[in-house]
Amino acid sequence: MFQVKTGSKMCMNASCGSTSTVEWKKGWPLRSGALADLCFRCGSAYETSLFCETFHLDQSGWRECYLCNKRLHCGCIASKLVVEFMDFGGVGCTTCTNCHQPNLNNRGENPGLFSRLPMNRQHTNGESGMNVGKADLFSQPLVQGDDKREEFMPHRGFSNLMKPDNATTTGYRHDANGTHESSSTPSQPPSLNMPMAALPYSLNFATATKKLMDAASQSHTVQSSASGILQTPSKSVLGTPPGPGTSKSAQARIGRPPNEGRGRSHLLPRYWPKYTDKELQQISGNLNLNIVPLFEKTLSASDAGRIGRLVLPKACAEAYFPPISQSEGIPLKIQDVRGKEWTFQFRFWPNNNSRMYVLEGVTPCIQSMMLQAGDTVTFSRVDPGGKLIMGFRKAAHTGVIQGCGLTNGTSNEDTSSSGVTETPTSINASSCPAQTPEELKGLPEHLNSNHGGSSLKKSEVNGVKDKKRTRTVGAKHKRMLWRSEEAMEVRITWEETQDLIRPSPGEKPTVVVIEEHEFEEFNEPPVFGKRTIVTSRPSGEQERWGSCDDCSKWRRLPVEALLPAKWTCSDNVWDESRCSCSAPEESLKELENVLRISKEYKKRRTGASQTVRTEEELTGLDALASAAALGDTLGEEEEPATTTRHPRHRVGCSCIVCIQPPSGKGRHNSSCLCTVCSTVKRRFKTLMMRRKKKQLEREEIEAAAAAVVDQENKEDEKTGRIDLNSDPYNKGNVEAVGVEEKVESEKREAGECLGVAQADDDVVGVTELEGEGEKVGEESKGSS
DNA sequence: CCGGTGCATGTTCAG
DNA sequence: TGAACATGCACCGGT
Repeated sequence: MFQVKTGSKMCMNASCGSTSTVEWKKGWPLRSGALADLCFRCGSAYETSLFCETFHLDQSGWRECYLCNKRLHCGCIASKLVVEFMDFGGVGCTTCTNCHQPNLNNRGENPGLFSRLPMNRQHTNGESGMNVGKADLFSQPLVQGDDKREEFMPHRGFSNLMKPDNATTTGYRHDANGTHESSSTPSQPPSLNMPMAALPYSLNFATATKKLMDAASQSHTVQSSASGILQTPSKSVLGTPPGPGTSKSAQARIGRPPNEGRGRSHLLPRYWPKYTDKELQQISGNLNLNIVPLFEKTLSASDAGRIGRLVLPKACAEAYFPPISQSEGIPLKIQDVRGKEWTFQFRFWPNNNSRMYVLEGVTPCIQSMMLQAGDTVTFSRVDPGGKLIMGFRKAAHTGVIQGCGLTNGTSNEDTSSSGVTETPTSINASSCPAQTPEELKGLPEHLNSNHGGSSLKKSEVNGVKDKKRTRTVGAKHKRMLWRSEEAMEVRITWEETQDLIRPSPGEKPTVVVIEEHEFEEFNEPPVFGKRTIVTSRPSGEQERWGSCDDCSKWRRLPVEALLPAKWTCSDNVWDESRCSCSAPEESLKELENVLRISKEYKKRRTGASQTVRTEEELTGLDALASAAALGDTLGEEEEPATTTRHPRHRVGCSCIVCIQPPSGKGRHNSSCLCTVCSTVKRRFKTLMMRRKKKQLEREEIEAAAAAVVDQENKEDEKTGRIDLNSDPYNKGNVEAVGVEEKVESEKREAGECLGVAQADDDVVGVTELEGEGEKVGEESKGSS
């Protein structure tokens, strides 16, 4: 029944990739008696020139149903010129690939038979072929009266290679799980008043039939005009679920049930692709191609996580992606919005007698789109060609939509420009201040509230209560938080590293702009610079120190100096008196701090404290993070040391806290009267006074409590004690103010004496130090 | 030991 | 109540 051709044909099934070495077999029984070529490997039918005649099409575009011989036409002008029906193998009653409208008369009696849309089929130019999964070749539902069935069956003769995966489940393309009905009980061909069978990929026909019937029973009147698919469905069309179609303006993001695909109305509204009318107009206007929105999915934490698995809605996967019979699935090529083609593994897992479909290996793609949980990926198809396009829409905080191969986002104000698109979430976001993605990344809570709100709004729009999504996003916070922390560490390390990298000597950069970011390109690989140490003098002035590679002496450098990896005293162009190794080192006193910092740095770097993050590390990290967030240059390798104690302050801060050595313990003599020491002493004195006062207060309260007879008063007093214990500021505002005033006056005195106008810093320092202490305490509590 | 893979289980939602 | 889906987790192979 078939002949083998070893030919030079290329299998156009994107997932097959077989080229000239593949053997082609005549195997697909066509009405004319000719056999289409089948890829020996994947079973895809090669599109032959016989195709048109095989279909018995007349040149007007009319065709006859393979089974009932009724004439069918979708009404599309183009389809009169070229054969553009999505099925092949000799059955009608489907949808025009050009206009995606169903047959005008919906007179098909046998929807779905053999109907599979080749993903990249291009009838008009013949560049692509049929994309028919082998399972489908053998498991198409047997329809009553289909006398071609026997003609079809011999394809089993491909035996080992073309053997159906589940021979026992003839009529069913999937597994033997039994979850899908077998077509061994032939379905009575439904007559549905909706587009059917134009199933790009599909179908478990029997299941589809059932669901289509279900859908039909929902009295969905589907728009079947000859207008393009991108035309907005009438409100009434979408009216079934309260939401998408009923939303307000043409600007609103409307969820549209895909105009094709198995039981499109059966897909949950949350998966309906949502575009504004203007977006759709823009898409259709900007491209000569037909963009067919298929479905979309909001990324869950696991979708966006590092596992790289994107869970696909079952119905969507089965409706729009190639059928797979093996759990391993098939590689599936999808183009992203930038035109880059990705290959994902489209596969499934058996799950509770069902299947769970996933796209594997999506992490690079997700990352390249900078997507995170809560964002939405959209799947569309380009026709003709059937190429799958993966777009995305950021969650409310960005409101950017991209997809369909272009930046098709349209502002809700300005639809002519790409940009922020009005989304249900962005509508909702009006109550939320605009936040950059960076902010949100770093602040999961924001995302929480934001997204929580957004999902609610979206749910409203969809008419679906989507608590699950909200919960999911909430649940992922831990993970996201953790990841952001991790990312922060990575970033810091990276930035530190960046700062150590120096251009190769003599190299001049070529500046290139990539995505609005300027990059310096060098022909020679970078070299690592020399680590230096930055210190602050009591006056607040900063200086950098570097050690000579020859004599190891430390030399004072300008703070902006960047040393090459190999640096010696002779390279010290900043200090002529110390540009030789024979020159003496700086005074021991000044070097002491440098050496100590260097030592501490090494200690940290060697991971001596890796097991437990000490306060210093935490604050150091915080300082870096803070600095990074504030846009500080992070290159000061030792800046964490100089500001370690006081992360909120920036480099150069001369407040009492920042100018202290990181250890916090003085190297100053106890009799020292410098600013630091005097302030520390003063603060200590104040602290002791406050403590004493609190103690007195507590005693008074206890005494009073004992004296009070009334039980209620007693309890009140108890509460008071508890409050005082837990938050000494809570009740003692008056006292605290008093203390503060006292401190202020003392400071004024000190400032006058010392001539240092740092009272403000001091106040901040005191406050923040205490705050810091609490914070560290909390953190350590949390970590424990 | 770590990361990937495959499956199991818990939760949510729709019929 | 069952299907769908999100995610946890055990197992396994590679380093």
